[in-house]
Parts: sequence; C-alpha cells; structure tokens
Amino acid sequence: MSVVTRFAPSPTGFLHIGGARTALFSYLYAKRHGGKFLLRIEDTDRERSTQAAVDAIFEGMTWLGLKSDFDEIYQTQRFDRYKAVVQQMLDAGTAYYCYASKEELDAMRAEQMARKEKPRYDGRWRPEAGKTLPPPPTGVQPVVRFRNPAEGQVVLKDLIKGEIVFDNKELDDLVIARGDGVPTYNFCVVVDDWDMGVTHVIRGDDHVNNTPRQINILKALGATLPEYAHVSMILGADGAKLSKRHGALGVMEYRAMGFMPEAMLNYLVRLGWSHGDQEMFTRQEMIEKFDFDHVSPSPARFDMEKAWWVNHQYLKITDPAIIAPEFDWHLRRIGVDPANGPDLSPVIEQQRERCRSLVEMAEKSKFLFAELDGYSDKDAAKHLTADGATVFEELAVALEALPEWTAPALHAAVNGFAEGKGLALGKVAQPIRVAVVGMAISPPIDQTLLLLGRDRTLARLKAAVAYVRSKS
RNA sequence: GUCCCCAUCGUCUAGAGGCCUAGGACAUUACCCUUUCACGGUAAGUACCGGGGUUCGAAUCCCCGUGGGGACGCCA
Repeated sequence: MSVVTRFAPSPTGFLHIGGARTALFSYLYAKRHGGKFLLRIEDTDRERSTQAAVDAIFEGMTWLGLKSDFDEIYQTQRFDRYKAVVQQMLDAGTAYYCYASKEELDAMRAEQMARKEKPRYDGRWRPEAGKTLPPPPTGVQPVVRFRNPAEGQVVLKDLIKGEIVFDNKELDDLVIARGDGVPTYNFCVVVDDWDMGVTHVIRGDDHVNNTPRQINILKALGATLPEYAHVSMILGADGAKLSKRHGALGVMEYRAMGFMPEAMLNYLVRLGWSHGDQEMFTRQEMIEKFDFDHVSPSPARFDMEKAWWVNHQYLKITDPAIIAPEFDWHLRRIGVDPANGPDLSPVIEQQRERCRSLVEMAEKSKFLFAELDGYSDKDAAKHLTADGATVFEELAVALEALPEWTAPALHAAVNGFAEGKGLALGKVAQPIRVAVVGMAISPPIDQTLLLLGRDRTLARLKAAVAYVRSKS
C-alpha cells in the first residue's frame, strides 16, 4: 500500500510556522516512502473561512516548495458525499438525531462543571434498548450525533507519542451534522481521509483528543484505520503558545525578513526532529533521512537566532544562481533596480559571508545599483578627511590609468599605492570604502571596486573629493 | 474540575541500562586571524525537575509528586 499523507489547514489565517512544520513533516514522510502528499482546505466553517486565507496558504506552500500531488481539494465541495455518509450511518443506527437545544446543552455542561465533572453530552436522545425517547419537539432542526461505543477502550499507537489509551466512557456522542445539515470537522476529516486513501495522518498534537472519536467513526464505517503521528506544537521564545498576539508570523513574513525557503525548511525540520548531530540538510537529505523515530514528542521553542544562523549557512553554501531570484525580489522590494548594476551571482558570492539575511544583503549591496544617498555620518567624519581627499585624487589617477579593471589589477593598484605612500593598507582602503560605498562596510576593497565598475568608482572618488572640499 | 500529553545546558537537541567525569549546534565570553564588516580557528562556562523503586549498574525502565501544555463546541 503506497503512502498518502495530507496537510489540512482551515483557511482562517495565514500559514504559520507550526502549520508549515506539520506540512513539512507530512511532505517529507510521503516523499521518503515514495508516496503522495495532498493539501486539503478544511473550510466547513464558512463564518471564519476566507478566500484571502486560502490564497495565503497556497502562497506559503508554494514559496516553501511543498507541492501537493493532487488538485486543490475543498471540503465545501464535498457536502453531497458527507450527507450520504451521514444518512448511511443513520440507517445503520451508528448515528441518531438529537433535538436538544444549545441552551439546554449549555445548562447541562454548566451543571457538570459545577459538579467538577468533565462536561460531556449525557445521551438524552441516544436510542438504547428498552429506553423510551421523548417525542421530538416540533420546529426544532435536530443535529445528528455519532453513537460512540459506551464500553471498551480505544488504543492509539501514535508514531511519535507511543501508545495512548482512551476509555470510551470518556468520549461522548459528538455532533457530526449541524442543525442546518452542514457536517462538522471531526466527521469531514474522517470521511475525507478515508475516501482519499490517507495512510498517515500527521497533524498537530492538539488533535490527539479527537483521534479516538475519529477512530470510532472509522470503525463504525468499516474503514481501515490510518496511522497517526501527532506533532508537538511550536512555542514562542518565551515558552508561551505562539499566537497572533505573541509573535506568530506567516511564512511569507519570514520571506520578507530575508529568509531563504530552504533555510526555513531546514530550521523547521530540526525543530523536533534530529539525525544525530547533523544541522544542515538539503531538501534531498531531509527526504532521505526523515523518520518519526527521531521526532521529539515535546514542544519546542522557536529561536530566531538559530534560524538566522541556519539562513546564513544556506546563503554561504548554496549556488548563487539559486539565491539570485530571491535576492532580486529583495532588491526590488527596497526600490532598487537589479538591472542597474553588476550580475547578481558575483555580488552574492562577495556579500554572503557578511549577511545573515537577504534584506541585509540587499541593503549592503544597494550601492552597486543606485547612486549613494549620502555618507554614514560616523564613517565620513572618520575617513572623509583632507588626507583622504588627497588619497582619492591621486588614486583616481592611478586607477584611471589601469589597462584592465580586474581584481588582481585593482589589488595591485591599491596595495602599490599604499606602499608608495608608506601607509598601512587600512589607511587607504577604509577611506576609499567610505567614498565609494557610503559606509565602512563592504567586501574586500578590490572586489568592491571590481563590482562597482570603473565609471562609478572614479565618479565616486571625485564626488568624495568635492564633498571633503565643500566641508572645509 | 475531568481526561490526555510533555519534562537533558538560556534555546534546539544527541542519548533506546554500562561507550556519559552527558556529546553537538545556536547564543554568550575570551583569545587568534584580519584592509572594514564579516568568515574562519581555538578555548571557556552552563543541563539529565524532585522523591521513591527495579537493577551489580539508570539521563535511559516503573511509580508518585511538581511544573508546563493540550482537549473537553451545532470551531477547526
């Protein structure tokens, strides 16, 4: 039997980091076993579901490269099927109508809580042998409830958490279809997973308590049970649940912050899963090595510092050609036209060791694509001095005479110039850097000038001279 | 309240009874390298929640406690 996994978000918000990790695990497990991964939109709650959220989820999944092997699936398009199954269960006696009103049920729960009991449906409309049900009230649209077994246990062999035993006594008869006929989540999930041949249900561990109910419904339908793997949640840096209030961000916001999608995946896969001491994984390695035996059952905190470190590693080891499109996106985002400067790959090559994020890289590379918008005050005060101006003027002459604009030639020119003046290289390189970059941070000076190009370099040296003169 | 889950450095984790005087990574602190910022290198400190068992031997198994989290909807 070939493996089928699924990621089934409800479209009530963006794709957050916890969801992304669950999706990743599902994806990896399917790929690891040569199976298929599907994305299903659980939109039965029409009040809260929005098209914008659906779009945001697809956007996030696409950016991360977690591609579904099937067409888009929406639960709202499967109502006929759910209704048919409800009817089937009604006919088989594994489900029944319940006419209790919401108010009635609220009162019942309040009483149970007051008695320090677990609030649960008391089965007042549940048919039993020898029990007489009250006559159905008129004008009430009944809900349909699943007739959960009253005795026995459900044993869940979770791939991550191990064996978990539930007493059927703890479970009540859950609503599978609302008064208006719309089926509920716990029911749709079961029917969908069954219909779609899902073999491994991988989801957040806030669903563990739903699992025994779903297993019972599956059994009532005569379906084969899937395997389950409940992934722990991701906590914020302070150990509190990641909520919208508390720093929960959509994956696209991580893109905006300057993360590479592969780095994001790498960080997320290591949050809860390990393969010995290995920290960095290519997508292929994740697929080859992922397993549930090494997924931790305990929750993990999201550590931004480490995420940045992983991103930095990625920027350093990944083929610049792969980074370039994402870098291009960031340059445009800060209003820089990437066409107005050198090729992106050599820029990446030179900048990546000093940039943890693509935002940083874009900011630090801006000087190569656009005119300087002034100098850093601090750096200018230190390096754009009268002495500096002399250096710029003389060096400009030397550079202008250079037969070729190459790294070795520039290196020799700058070094030779410093030596001829009897100056330490730093005394020359730093002022030049500030003159052409606008600040005292850039790749090695020869590389910086090479990337910047002859015309811009000479123009900026002259501009720096003018700047110094205008100040004195 | 009831049920369920979880528990190794500040953080992510290795660890499936002896290999553990507990390893790696992030972060931190020193030092080295260095034309800036960085990269890199070296070193240092910091952890098995507590208590009982089981065992020749426990971070690893069992029980209790404590702490954290989740679930108890005609939400998903």
